[in-house]
Amino acid sequence: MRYPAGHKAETRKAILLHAAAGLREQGVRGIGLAAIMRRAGLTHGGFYQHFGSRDDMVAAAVTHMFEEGAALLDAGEDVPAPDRLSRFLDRYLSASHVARIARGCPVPTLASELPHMAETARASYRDGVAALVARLAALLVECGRSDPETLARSMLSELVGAVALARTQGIAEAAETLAASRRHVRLRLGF
Amino acid sequence: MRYPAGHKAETRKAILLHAAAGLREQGVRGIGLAAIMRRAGLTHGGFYQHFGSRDDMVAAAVTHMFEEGAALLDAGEDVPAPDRLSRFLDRYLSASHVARIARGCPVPTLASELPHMAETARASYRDGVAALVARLAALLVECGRSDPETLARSMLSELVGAVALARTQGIAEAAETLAASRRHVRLRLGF
DNA sequence: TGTACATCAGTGAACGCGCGTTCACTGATGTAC
DNA sequence: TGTACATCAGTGAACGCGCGTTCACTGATGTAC
Repeated sequence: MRYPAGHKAETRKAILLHAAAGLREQGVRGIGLAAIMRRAGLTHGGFYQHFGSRDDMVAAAVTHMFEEGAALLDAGEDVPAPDRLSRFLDRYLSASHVARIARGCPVPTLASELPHMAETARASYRDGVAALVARLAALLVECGRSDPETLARSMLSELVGAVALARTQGIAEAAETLAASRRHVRLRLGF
Repeated sequence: MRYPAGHKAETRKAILLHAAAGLREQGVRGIGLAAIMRRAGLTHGGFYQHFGSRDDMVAAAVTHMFEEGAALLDAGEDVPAPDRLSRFLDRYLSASHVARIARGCPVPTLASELPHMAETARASYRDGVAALVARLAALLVECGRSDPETLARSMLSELVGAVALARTQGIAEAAETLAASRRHVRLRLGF
């Protein structure tokens, strides 16, 4: 073959990576296949060698986004649970997370577009959110909380809402939104 | 004239009403001018008698959505503040609000589409959110809270996140998301 | 070793479609005389 | 009172454009003999 073994799999991964960034940056309906392929250094015609349809690629890209996020949350497993949770909250509710939408958590980024997406992508997203809730709840158990799942759901709602809101605001107001949630989430946890 | 006085103004309002519903129901990029005009019982050609562009109409529709919501929050001004707040929270975090997206609060519905919208619509949205924060903070002052604005921002983030998340989930999981936030928002307020 | 053929990831033109926008037209009514 | 014309909200065909998808083709390499 004229391409080394594994070349096609790498190309597919590159498309997926650039799709994950592009879909978050410009919205699921705001970027086309041609633009995504161009980001990956390819032309649009080759797309269907790798995916059955645009919807298939969106679903795979959503799964990829959640996997990236989960890896970040799991990092540093030797650190005590409260410290890991605290670091996660600070990062999630940071101006940097708000600004770097292309690499940020897919939950606030895609939440309000999801009801209009294809069922395959919705399933990827639901699985990702369920796994995220489970991870947060497990961390809260390690922190000694008795109501981990309810608290995890409530906290995730606040995190997601704060980041989504901050992205709609100017820099100064976004900072207030983030600071307010940082403070109140910490209060709730006794941090 | 062949139409009664005020007819044109009424038509404009009808377009705006159906646009406000359609944009929320199908997404800002998910519904076209022709479909909105059809909802209003008109054909698409007449649109530019009423609006300079699609973006102008979206901005006007966003303003309209927030005005509807503000009217709902202000209703029942004779009721004591804690009761009004409590009722607002129950309605906001209800399965009915999650289901009736076309008439619901624009904040969770449009949050993640907003970064991709035209500046006019973004300005309408930012004004609406600022007014909503101010209204909530005023209610919290009436409830005797000392940190009204920070708490209002944090609570709004949680409300918005919970509704946005619930809309991405199945009925059973959405119910858990809503119940978790109802419980924890109440805990925070001492209700 | 050299030649003919097979493979297949990627290319780019072409398709049908729906979009936002434009524009010549319709037709019911008000006004001028 | 009757006729000709002006008004203007709304109609529907047409435009240029970008989209997702299809498909005949390219060209570098591997294989057959």
